[in-house]
Amino acid sequence: MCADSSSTPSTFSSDSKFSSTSRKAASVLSHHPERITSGEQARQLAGIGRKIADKIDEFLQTGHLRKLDKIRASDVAVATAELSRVSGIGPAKARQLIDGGVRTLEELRARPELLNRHQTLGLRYVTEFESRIPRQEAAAIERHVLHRVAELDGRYRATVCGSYRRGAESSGDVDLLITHPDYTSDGAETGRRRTVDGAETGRGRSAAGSATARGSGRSAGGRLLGAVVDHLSQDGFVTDTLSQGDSKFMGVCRLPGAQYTTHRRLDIRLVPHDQYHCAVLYFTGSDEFNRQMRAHALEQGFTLNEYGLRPLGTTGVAGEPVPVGSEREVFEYLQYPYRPPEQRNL
DNA sequence: GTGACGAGCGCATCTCA
DNA sequence: TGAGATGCGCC
DNA sequence: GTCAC
Repeated sequence: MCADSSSTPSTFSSDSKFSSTSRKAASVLSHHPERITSGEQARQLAGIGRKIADKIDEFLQTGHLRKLDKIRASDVAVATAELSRVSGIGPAKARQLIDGGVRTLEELRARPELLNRHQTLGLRYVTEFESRIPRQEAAAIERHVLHRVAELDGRYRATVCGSYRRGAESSGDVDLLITHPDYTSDGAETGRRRTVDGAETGRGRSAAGSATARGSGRSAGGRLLGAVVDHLSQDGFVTDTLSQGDSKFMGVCRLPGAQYTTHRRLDIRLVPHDQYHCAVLYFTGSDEFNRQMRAHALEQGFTLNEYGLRPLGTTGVAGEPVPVGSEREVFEYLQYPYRPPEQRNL
């Protein structure tokens, strides 16, 4: 994992228990319906222990936290936060840069040789990526993309998910899900696509990349996704690629027309046809809505994830995925009152 | 006091045999 | 050169 | 760090 988080007492170590525990505590607190007036009160909540409760009391009494002040004052933390604005730079790369004497974006621009492709683009577009996408522009992107995909092959199905689908007035990026009847999870004919369910696989790394990289050819998924990306690049809409494999493209786009001056983050995922509705549900979110719906699924004896809805046997082992013909059907199977995307902002 | 736990996956890139 | 490890982004 | 044991 993190090379040596022990040697240098880092303020942010991404994988420490501290971060996830704090995240859990923060999540619990932020979802608590009532105002917290004492550490003792917060202590009653799941995930809040003595230390966090003490900090709540300190903040309530003094209006700030000594430890937080210290962290904010630390140069390394400031530099890490600054460098992490760049997409593709995380805690490890930031530390490496700081160790090499680079602490600001200005200094980073002077050392382009230190960055890989993703990071180079992240630096180029750092300000543009930080600006929100107004709903009107996201809608224009949606129209453009759906039109272009349809003219490429009318059998594609595509949906813009994320906060845009939930009706948000602005979005951070555009998340497009696409599917095609020729691409299914059983991988018949298309060649090697294991039936993914994400439940019992650990951190399984497959050799997905090698099939694409080799000259011989792309998988069915690679071709279907590649065709869409190529088509969207033809007219200049897709301007850059951060990464692209057989099933996921991450890149940059900008609509034609003088009124659109800002480059936007665009993700395109190719999803197996039989998993499409569960994927759309999942990628529409919100995070909290997904958690609640999954919890409800468990109570109903199902397991729900982006790959499908599966019944749980008496032993707790997941069975075969239930065929799902629409997002609404997932709700119905679970006897969960249907909520349109605009009402999933939890 | 001790051990389990924290999401998990796709892609790019590094590391090492 | 290829398998595995690591870093990163992301509901 | 927090929780269940």
